[in-house]
Amino acid sequence: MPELPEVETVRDGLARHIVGRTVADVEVRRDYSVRRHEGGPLDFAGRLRGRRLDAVARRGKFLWLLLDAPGTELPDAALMAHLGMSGQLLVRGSAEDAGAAEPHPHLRVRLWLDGGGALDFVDQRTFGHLSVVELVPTPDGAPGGAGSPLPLIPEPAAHIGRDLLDPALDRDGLVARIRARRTGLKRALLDQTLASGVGNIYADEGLWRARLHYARPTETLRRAEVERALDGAAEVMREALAQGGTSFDALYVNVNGASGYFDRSLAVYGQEGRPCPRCGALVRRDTFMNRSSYTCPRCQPRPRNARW
DNA sequence: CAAAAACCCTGTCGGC
DNA sequence: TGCCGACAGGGTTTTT
Repeated sequence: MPELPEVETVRDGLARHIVGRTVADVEVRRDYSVRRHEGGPLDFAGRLRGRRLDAVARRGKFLWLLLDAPGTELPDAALMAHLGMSGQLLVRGSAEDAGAAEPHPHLRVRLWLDGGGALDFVDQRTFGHLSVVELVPTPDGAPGGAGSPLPLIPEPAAHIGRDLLDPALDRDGLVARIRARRTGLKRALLDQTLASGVGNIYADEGLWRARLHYARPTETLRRAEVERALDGAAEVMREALAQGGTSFDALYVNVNGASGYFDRSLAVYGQEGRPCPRCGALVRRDTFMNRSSYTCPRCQPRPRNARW
């Protein structure tokens, strides 16, 4: 379940391992994994063949690789990736390494690289996707995201907000926008157009740290409470990042195939029935719309005016 | 326009 | 053994 820290771990790994490499050939093994790409899988492959991968950038959970654009000053296109729930980008050092005889059963797209080796997109549940997209300028003129040398962002990701770890994030503006909403606090945290990168895991952990219930109506929150929720989520994500990302079921592995281990530090997420590390009350799980929310009933009392 | 619900997709697991 | 529903869940599309 890659959220911001996991995607950043992948970004960093790719930046160190494949920047400067050129795409020799593209193998789309599952058409569905190439989405949001006008022209379909064949066009996708055509736009990548012969291109050099010049930088790896990220905003929230969106990841993109800048493609060189011979004859022009600036890149105008990128290979964009969203890992969804189970997507992985794995660097293969050689054909043998890639399992030439029997590739991974969930290998969806393979980019063969000049000089040997490949970049594999493996995705069991196929919520993730790849596409080659146009780059557009950022409205504020700041870099598009982590690892981005340029004030450009992929067009399909232009609508999402900067993430909580982005130095160019307008924190005061974000707090104001959240308080102007009429919804539940967790819904606002998960709304990628406000701020990106927070998923179900870090929302629950951040709210626990902030001692706030997920169903607190946003319009009744004090500024300081919204700040606390944002700080909580940002803090957990920074810690997860320092440890290489969260992993629950070995679906998620980083660029080299190593699992993260931050899950051992989770206070409430997935901890139903276990004691709250702070007060000992038993963690409860609520479901809403096919999604789980974990809270400590004592540290995070449900408000009377719960929203959603 | 905002908010909420529906839908996409595959694999695992527990209950019967 | 095998069938079925629940669950994992972010983003896009559709509905309210």
